[in-house]
Amino acid sequence: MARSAVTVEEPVRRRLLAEATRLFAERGFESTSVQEIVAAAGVTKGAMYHYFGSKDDLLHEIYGRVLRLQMERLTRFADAEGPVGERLYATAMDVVVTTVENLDDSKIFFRSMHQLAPETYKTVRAERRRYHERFRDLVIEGQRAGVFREDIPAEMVVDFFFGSVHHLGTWYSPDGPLSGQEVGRHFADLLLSSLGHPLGKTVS
Amino acid sequence: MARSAVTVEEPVRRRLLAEATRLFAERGFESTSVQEIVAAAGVTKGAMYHYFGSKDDLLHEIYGRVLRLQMERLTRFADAEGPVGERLYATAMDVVVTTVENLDDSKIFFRSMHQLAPETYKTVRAERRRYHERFRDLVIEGQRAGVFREDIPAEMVVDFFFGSVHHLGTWYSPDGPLSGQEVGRHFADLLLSSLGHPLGKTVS
DNA sequence: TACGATCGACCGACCAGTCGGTACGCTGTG
DNA sequence: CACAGCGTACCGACTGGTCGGTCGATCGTA
Repeated sequence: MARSAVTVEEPVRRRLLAEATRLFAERGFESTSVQEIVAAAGVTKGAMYHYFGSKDDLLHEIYGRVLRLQMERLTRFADAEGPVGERLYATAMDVVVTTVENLDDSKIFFRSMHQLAPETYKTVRAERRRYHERFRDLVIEGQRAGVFREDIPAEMVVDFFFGSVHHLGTWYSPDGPLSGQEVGRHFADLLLSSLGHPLGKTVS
Repeated sequence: MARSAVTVEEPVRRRLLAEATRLFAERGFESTSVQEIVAAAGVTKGAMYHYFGSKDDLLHEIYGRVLRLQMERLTRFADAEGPVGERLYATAMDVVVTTVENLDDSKIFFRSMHQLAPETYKTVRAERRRYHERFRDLVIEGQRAGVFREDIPAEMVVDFFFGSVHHLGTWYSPDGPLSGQEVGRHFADLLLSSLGHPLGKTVS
């Protein structure tokens, strides 16, 4: 009995993070008050400021979680074995799938990033940049190998693709007809074929 | 003298709209106070609430301006003469160029749209939807004509492309090395070649 | 085993400040 | 005189954040 009370109940800190994520994604960072967050988590402001330094800190924690997850998955797929075309295909698809699986995080990320304190903002941007660079290196590798077209800067291809991924939060719905896998496959097809790679399987 | 005072000086209403646009793009809608807007425009709150019903109304006016402009340009390019491939290429390029030319509007649009009052929000979404549909019809036309690949839903191609366009506000800078025309050409290339059309000029 | 000391977790009342919005007055022009 | 075009003064609601205090668990000691 005592054991179940301790282990089963979700800890307050985790609940605060979860509710904050939901509310930020729903109404935006600035439109969500600390009062609403603590009410949704079933605690008071005292509890929140016990676990987090500020409202900004809460947002920062959410970002940290997203960045760590994405970076870990990216490196795993990018550093795998096999031809660069297949690796980029798998990576692109995984990015879409994980984005769709954590759609709230994604919405918050691109909608409220600029609300962070300047210093925190720079840190997040820097981490995001490293992420993009790892992805870009894959594109460059394919260009050097002669399997991707070289007349468009890799940097721009990356911005082009991640724009689409980021936009997912605007239109994709888990209740819709498409699964994350399906969208991922289509997106990866579009990316590869825009790079002139046969894996994009254009019929032509 | 009296004439110049009337005709040369930029009218208050226009100044309010311009400053609001700048500030919303810079700090976001919720983080910009009415006080800051009127101060930047060199007037007081009385003036602002004389011309606009509310802060939301101000945002709505900005949206109306953007939507009218984009819709007008889209129809002009989409309804032109010539093969569908060339028309889509020109349309896509124009979308990028106008987005880059009004980058502040674009930033506001995708970052603060959800802050609108529910009813206004629906109106804006509906207009945006009509815009997407017109673009999608171009893709479908090309698919029926057999010049675009048909194994990816046109709807998704549109979301894919406009995601990239929307994302421009995040990374593009007018002070950077690339002109709007150049970005537009690259984006149009990527779009057309992802559709398997020769205008995407993949070297292969 | 008993019991005071100490700890983290959390509550709830409260603060100074800011927000969007309003009421009303003045002023120049037709 | 009438009325558009503003400025001034102010309101009530709400904000993020603080602070003193409570309560149960744990630990050192006898």
